[in-house]
Amino acid sequence: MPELAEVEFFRRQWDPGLGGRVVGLELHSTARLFRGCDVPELRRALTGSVFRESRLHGKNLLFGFSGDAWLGVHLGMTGELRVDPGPGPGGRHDHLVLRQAGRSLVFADSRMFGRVRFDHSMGEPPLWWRELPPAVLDPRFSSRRLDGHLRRRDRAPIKALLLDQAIFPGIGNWMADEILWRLRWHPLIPAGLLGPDAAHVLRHHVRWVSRRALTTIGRDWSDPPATWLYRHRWAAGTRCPRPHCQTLLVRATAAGRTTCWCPGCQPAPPEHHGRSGGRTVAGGHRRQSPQRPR
DNA sequence: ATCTCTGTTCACAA
DNA sequence: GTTGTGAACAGAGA
Repeated sequence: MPELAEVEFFRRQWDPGLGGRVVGLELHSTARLFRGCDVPELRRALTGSVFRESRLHGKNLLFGFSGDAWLGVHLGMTGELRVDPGPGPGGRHDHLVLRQAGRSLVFADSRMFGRVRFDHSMGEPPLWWRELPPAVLDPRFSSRRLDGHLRRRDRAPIKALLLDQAIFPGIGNWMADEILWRLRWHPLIPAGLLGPDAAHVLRHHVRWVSRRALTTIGRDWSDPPATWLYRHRWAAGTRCPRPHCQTLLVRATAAGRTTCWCPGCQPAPPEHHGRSGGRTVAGGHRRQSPQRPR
């Protein structure tokens, strides 16, 4: 599930544990979630420590504990954080459980595309956290910087750029589609064809959608208004929510992900005529069923 | 049974 | 060397 706002929602789920001591923990150390993580060290450092703080950056979470211990969490595709009263029953996919007096802080992830990290780092977050690119709501997320990325990646479809966490930390599949729909940009337009004003308006919509998603989904998992593409993108046969448009929404694979857009508001990019002659416009694309040799 | 999925990473092609 | 694409990862739900 989680993109920026959903990850923020999950961050807050552990808030009841702030200031509390970790009296024990349970984990499935062999799970894929812990790849590259020093599990014995994590266990030693967190047992008996006090949960001090939590931070959000894009889709990354960082939890700080006494003793300069830092727990990094990425929720992948299906990760969730929750609090159980008492020791809790424990679900099949609970891979990390921090026990406190009267509650359990749980990280569950069925598909295990998520990730746990552990670091010791005195006084400040670990290096990998400090080296993350500017968050989309950070002032350093500037049009100028964005313009550089658009130029460098001028052949890539704009949707692929929006999914790049090194440029747009926290933007995921539905947020990318929401932003493109508001900009009236087709998802497959090459970044280099967007025009001189592109970085400026792109920055504006990225920040607007991020901010509003954080105050709805991020606060209490409530839906954004019905004026958002978000409310219409999942079901088949739904129409563009823009007033006076009502065009049937299209779904197809773009940049490797299921993409939803309005063919009325988001006109297809000019046909590419390279030597391949292949169609680059996905207007009526159909998924090819791959022929597998047996 | 078959297909889908709000993410990331790796191998490989251009 | 750089950039773009698609498969793989693993499980649940329709």
